[in-house]
Amino acid sequence: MKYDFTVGDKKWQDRWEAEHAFEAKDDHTLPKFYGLIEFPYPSGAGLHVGHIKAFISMEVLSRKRRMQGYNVLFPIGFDAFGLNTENYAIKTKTHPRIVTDRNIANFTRQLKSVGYSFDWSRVVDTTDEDYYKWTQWIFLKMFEHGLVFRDKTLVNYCPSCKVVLSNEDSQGGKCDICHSDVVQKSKEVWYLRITEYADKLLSGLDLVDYPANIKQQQINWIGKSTGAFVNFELDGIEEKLRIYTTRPDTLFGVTFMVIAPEHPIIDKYADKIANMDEVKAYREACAKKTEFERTQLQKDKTGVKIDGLTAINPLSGKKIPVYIADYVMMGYGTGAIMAVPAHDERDYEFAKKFGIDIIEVIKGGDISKEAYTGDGEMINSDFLNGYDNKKDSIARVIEVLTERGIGEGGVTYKMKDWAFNRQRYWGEPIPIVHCPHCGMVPVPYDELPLRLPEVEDFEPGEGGESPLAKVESFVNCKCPKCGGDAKRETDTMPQWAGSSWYFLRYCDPKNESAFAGMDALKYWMPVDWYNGGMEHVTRHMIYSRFWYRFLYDLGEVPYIEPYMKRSAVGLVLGSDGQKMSKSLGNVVDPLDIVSAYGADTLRTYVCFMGDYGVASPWSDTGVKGAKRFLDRVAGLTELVHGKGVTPALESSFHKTIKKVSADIEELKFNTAIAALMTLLNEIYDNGSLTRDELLTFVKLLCPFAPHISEEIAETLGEKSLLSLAAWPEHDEAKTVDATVELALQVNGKLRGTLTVDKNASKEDVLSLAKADARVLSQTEGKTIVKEIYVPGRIVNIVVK
RNA sequence: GCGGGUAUGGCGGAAUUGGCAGACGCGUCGGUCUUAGGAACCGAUGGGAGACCGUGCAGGUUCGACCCCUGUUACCCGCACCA
Repeated sequence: MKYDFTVGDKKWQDRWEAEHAFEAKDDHTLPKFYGLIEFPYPSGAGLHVGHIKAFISMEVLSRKRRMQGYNVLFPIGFDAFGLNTENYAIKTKTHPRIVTDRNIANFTRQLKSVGYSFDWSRVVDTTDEDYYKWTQWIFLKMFEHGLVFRDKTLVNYCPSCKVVLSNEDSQGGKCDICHSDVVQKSKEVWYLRITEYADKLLSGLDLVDYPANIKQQQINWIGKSTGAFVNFELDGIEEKLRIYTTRPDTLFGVTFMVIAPEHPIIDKYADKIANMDEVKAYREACAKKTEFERTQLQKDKTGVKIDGLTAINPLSGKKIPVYIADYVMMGYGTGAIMAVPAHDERDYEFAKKFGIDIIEVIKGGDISKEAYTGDGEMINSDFLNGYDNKKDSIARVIEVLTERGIGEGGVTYKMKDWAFNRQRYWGEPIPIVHCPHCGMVPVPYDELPLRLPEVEDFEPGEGGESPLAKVESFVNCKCPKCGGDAKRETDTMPQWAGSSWYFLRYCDPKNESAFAGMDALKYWMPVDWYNGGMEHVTRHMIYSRFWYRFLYDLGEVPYIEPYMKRSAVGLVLGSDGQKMSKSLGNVVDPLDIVSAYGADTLRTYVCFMGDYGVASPWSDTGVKGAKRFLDRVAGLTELVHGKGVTPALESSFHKTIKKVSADIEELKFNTAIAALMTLLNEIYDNGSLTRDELLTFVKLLCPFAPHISEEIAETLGEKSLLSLAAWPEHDEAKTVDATVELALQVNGKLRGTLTVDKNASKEDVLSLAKADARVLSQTEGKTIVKEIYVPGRIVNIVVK
């Protein structure tokens, strides 16, 4: 048989759709499997080959699970709000709704042409008002529970996109969307209090099966540290200077204090500061730098001593100077530190530069040369002298600090609260009304969704305000609380909002009275397996775990963590080994492969190209190899004779069933396909196989290459869909060969092989081995000192 | 700087986790069939005439090391003056 993909692919795709083959069933008594892929952003560029690889793992697994009798939820949706669509809409003067609909239609057509077994009856579109109604609903619940607040701070602002970015969206000082330089701007913006969930997000990691590196990355991102808060008295000032330290044991070694340039205490006590001009100048110089630039210049410490502020060491009573320096960040801890130059490299460098005292409090280093950050015996530390630092002195200090009311133990996090806003059109409107009498008032739940108004002009305002601000009919409203004139919030939510809960909507996508019904949630949640890119490990995953955990605390979802298992997909690189990019001209369009070779070839090649979790380069000739393999599979139809079992192939079939089944579970698709290739070669060597064997073969192939597998099954007389047929089971006893080939070694060097009965005794094997000519030639005239026999593997004769 | 990872033929990658290194595929070479082949099929393919040598490099443990240990180099990915 020859398979014509130009006809067959469509034929089977149509039939799957007509028979609703891949739609999840409402029968909640069946064993379930919920496989999730990161839903795509429907860009105008269409499907990328990276999407193909990203989706193929859960595709293969879901197809196998269905054949194993599971009720499978393998959904697809579109994360369609976002700046790219909006910028395109502005450029082409087309409404983003139209652009989005067009792109989704295109993605849908393309995804279907690859034969993905998504449940198309549950498609979720984050820009659909029936969806974002619930995004707004969850936001209001957070507002209600004090997790939403507004704050005026320095924000990362992209002058090109005219939008405020979160820290996550502006890493390296570049805008995540357009890659222009981010500037610092003072603005009042919305925040979600994600830091309140820091500990829950940390402890939740113990309950889930993520790879160690992913867990580690999330742990680092949250960045919990334990230490102490200490309040330093300021000479002649009522207020105390509060600092955070992880090393309260070194308190007696404090010789100066440093505060961040933005620290509020400067303005508050400006009249006490003698050199205010100098301090101001320094502060302005720092403000001009972005946080990125500040960290880049970490080599050289700069700072200014504040004349007029003197701190008092709460334990020793010594007076110590206070500096302002940009190596201390306002955003971490309290924005102020106690400096212990003897035992901190940064403080040491600063102290050397400014000629400040260095007091050693831990023995073990040479502080005349460098800071000593190791452990040792405490010295020069009054009641701590003689203690081992860290071990018990930290606990002792915290005890004393607490007793005397000068401080207490505490924790801090690197993670900051989530800047939750965009001043753009194409996002979920934040459902809050600003009332001159009542303040911030939430839009009542029964008025959701708060729809995006129709506007003519999607351009953001010059002051960086949202296009919604120009729509008077939207802005002007009545306060839901007092009925007086009020103004609507005009910011929209960031793109991460819609993707923070989409996996819940899939469970019950048409529900009108809740984001999803509890029955459906109890059955489908948690997600059994979530596959996606490493770039989403610290943003999307942490955000969505936060939203989910919040809903759990409200009793709205049934399990404590949303994703039971997570795995990562590796990039598809260009054939030159570099990241695919238009400028390098190494981009592969998956639809070109589909039209030239068929969907099965694309799918099989992507599975076969390498380790799924690792980046691997594209190879055009490799694609042809996949095509050749599938053509050879089709050729098997010519070799079919009779039914039942071919004795010469039986063991190979059982081994292959075992291997393919196990490899799919570990996403080792390359070796699964290699095993099918090996079996194929054996069948060709054998010259024939039975109908039943070919059926088994195409069942194993079906998750990878479903169209051709269905077609072959049909030629064998199968009437129902192969995609829903029972997955083959192997018989362990039949995977064991009657004879085994052992490696023959002398002194660990390979000298040949030996074929023996699988049940042969140790004595028999050893005597056979010692009698072997190739062994004899090495052992002759020497003394055998050791004989090693590992059944099924190796014989090693050690001689002297 | 800190944390995590990787290193195997001409290429992508295998190796039951300490037991025949290079499965499978690509490429290459030779052949068959062809007017032709950049199609298909068959055969060979780590290096070396050979004894032997080969998993980034140098050691170590072991009967036996791609795998474990020590040191080292290169590259990749996170985080980065985090107090």
